[in-house]
Amino acid sequence: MYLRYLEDLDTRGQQTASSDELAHLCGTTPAQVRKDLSFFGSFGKRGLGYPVHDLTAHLREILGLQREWKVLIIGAGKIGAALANYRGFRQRGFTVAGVYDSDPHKVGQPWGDAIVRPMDTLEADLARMDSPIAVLAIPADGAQAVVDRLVEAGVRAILNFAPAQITVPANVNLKSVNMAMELEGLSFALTNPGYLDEGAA
Amino acid sequence: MYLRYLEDLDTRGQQTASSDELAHLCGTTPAQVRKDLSFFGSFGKRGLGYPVHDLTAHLREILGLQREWKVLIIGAGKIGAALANYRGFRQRGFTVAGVYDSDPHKVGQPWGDAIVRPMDTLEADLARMDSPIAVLAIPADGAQAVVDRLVEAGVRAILNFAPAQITVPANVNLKSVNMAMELEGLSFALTNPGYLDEGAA
DNA sequence: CAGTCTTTGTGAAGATTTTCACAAGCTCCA
DNA sequence: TGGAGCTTGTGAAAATCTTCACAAAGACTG
Repeated sequence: MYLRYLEDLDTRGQQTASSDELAHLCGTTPAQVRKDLSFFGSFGKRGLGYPVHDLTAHLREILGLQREWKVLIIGAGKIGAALANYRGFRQRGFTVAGVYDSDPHKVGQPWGDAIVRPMDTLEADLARMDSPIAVLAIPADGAQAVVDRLVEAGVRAILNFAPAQITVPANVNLKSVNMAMELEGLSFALTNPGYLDEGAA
Repeated sequence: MYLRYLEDLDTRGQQTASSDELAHLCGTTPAQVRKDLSFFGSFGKRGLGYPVHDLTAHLREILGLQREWKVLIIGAGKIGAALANYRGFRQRGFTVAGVYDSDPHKVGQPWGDAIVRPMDTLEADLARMDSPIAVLAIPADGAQAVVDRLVEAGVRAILNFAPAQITVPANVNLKSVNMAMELEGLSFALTNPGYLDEGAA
């Protein structure tokens, strides 16, 4: 989050930013900003604030964003399409290295730069790739089975959009985005205005 | 999350579930499950566990899911399409009440059940709706402006897919899903295997 | 160059969350 | 009915996270 705002400030040519300013932007407190950043090192200059450009570079490095990451999209449906089209992707160093689908009608069709590949070739393709990230954009049914295949084939990071609860071994990183759950959170917030929501920013 | 698993168990006909079982399913601890659930009331039976069906109903009520929620999708692009198509939506009581786009070429086109409406009619349409939830599926550029219009028109819950940092007043509930940020989280996890990731389930 | 102003980095205090541990309660079986 | 076997609900302890508050350090001014 800090990176996001720092990039903004950087493109606007701002040289430094105080913890106060960052806190205000991110909807947190100055102390929190300083604690967070100090965890990774001492980046700021007392009396001045944090050097925007340098700190941006630092955070990019910490996040491992100097390199390019290959992303495999599993599922050539609407969600897959939305993801593949997403500009912010390539812009931020994530390259769509392949789109897969089990539907024979979709296999072979062009898809942006890529061509939809059959699921059969998944393992062979993965064997040639260096720590790719898989994005799951398939229905809930077969999701766990596909994840198992991916893990078996060596994938260590998965972003899951399937509305299913997926389990992975401890050495695999899984993030799930569940739209229905997000909406249910909003439903709760609307129904119970008492329990104040987590940060209004 | 508990609701999700309880529904599963319910459809499988399971009568009761212990905190131990729920914890295992959800990747947390039995104590955590009990504390969480006890916050809303005393649902379990000692010696037996929690009554799956009843607890499901309770949680639905707590989350405000007895009623139907109207969802407005702003942006008839790929993401909007993916969302509108999403089965889990209607299944869970969220009805897409309208799709909006500012592009004159898209306005008027059929879109699933609905027809794409022009942004101009947003305020008038909203005036006739009871606490709708807005889903933002537009580019980052105009996102904040659209949010301001929604808030001004009385919307109190927004799910944002635009890769922009949005600000809303404290009485409005905003949830943001930022794909790039999720991927960056995975990048960090892959780059720094040391900092163990939040829960492997 | 001394004095004032600003802002970081960080121990310590405070607040919150999670875990522990166990009494109380329910079921089941003989 | 009574005792054995589970499992909840919950205070108390432990761990974690956030805020406070201030010394240290750089910048700016006259």
